[in-house]
Amino acid sequence: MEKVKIPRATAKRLPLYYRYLIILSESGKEKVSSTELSDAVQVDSASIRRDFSYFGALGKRGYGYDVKNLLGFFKKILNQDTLTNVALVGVGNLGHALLNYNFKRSNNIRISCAFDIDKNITGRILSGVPVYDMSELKQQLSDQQISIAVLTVPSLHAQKTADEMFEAGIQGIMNFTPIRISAPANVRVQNVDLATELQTLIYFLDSDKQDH
Amino acid sequence: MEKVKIPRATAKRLPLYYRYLIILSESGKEKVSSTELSDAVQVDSASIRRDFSYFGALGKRGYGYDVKNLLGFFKKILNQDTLTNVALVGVGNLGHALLNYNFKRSNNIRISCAFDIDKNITGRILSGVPVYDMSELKQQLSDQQISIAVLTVPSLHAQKTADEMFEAGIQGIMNFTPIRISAPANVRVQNVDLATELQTLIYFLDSDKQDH
DNA sequence: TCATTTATGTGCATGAATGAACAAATAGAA
DNA sequence: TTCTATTTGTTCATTCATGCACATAAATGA
Repeated sequence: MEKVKIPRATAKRLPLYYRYLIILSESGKEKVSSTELSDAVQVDSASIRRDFSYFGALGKRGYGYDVKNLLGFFKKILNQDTLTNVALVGVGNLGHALLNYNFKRSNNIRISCAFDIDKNITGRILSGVPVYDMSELKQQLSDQQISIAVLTVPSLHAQKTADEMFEAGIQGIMNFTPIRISAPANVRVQNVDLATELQTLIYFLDSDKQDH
Repeated sequence: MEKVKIPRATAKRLPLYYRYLIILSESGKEKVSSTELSDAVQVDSASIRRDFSYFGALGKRGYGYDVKNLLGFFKKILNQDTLTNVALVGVGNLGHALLNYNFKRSNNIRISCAFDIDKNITGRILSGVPVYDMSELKQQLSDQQISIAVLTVPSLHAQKTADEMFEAGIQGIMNFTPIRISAPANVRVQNVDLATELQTLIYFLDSDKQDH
């Protein structure tokens, strides 16, 4: 499926639209307007229309968007018609929770293998997912054709582990450690920094308070 | 401590700076330049300097920034000199993992109480944190003077639960559910959407591939 | 003391993202 | 068929964020 060059901000919103389209579709709705969608996803309606328009004229004036059409379209755009397997590196508290997290329902993603160095965990199957020793990383990623991994190891091992992952051919990392890992130019790293997010929330709350 | 009006983007980076300053301080470093910091946090050095300059001239030309000074300054700016207690609503897989997550070490944050509706969990202490029934929400938040909560309930209960939280006086929510909850104007909601982040990463990887 | 190096603080140009506003087109009612 | 209400697709102005580039100032060494 050929893809259009779209702004980063738009790309980030696509999965959000997709999820709400599923909800609409399941509740039997046939059409939806950008205003309705705007209420649900909390994005300005003009932005929604522009986002959609990057892919061509998907709607009808005076009517709105056909839910089924739109859903089918986004399914292809987001590669939701095929299952994407990802790896999990580091089966601690957070890693364990992610193993149980259902990425499959509204996104077609599955954690299909996990890695750790703790001999008490490796060689077993946790929440339906086999846990391998780190030494098997390269082999397994190659066998299962996995190019994306979730990184949930302790901060201290973050960079070292990431280097092993690059070596094993990983193309994208969702980094849950608070360390900003340095990566080769061709690898994409998405940082999810829980403590920082919470800290930022606190900061904004305090400054809200002082505005009055 | 009176605060300066600073851009949103800067505010989001402050906790990141703070964390690296701690690391630098612990490793015994006395001074740091914006260029050095830039390598570590992966933010342009000019941006770092501008971020710092919102708070006045904190550095010395030809020298850099004094780590101890800077650290002390940010500690106050970010309210890190006092412990911030937050609540956790929904003790499922993810909630449980967050209970074990150490927000205290580099950020001075602690989950001091949790809430759920499952009678098998409520009334017990998990990972050192007491778990109450949802009916006790208002009372406990008031008793413990908590205004911030982490929301990790199933999607289906997200809005309903959030409404209860507003009723109980919550001011800020870190929302881990994929639902965009609607909230009163005076409440801040920070969305952390794991599946969407992963989906976005996959999208960008695919489009990277097609660029060549 | 003086020259050189280092590194800050900021002006400026560029680019991205947003949301208001509106013309064009369609739906649906009369 | 005709008219009105609706809703898209897009233009435009504005705001926000970024990073280059450089004047300014301090530190260091000769």
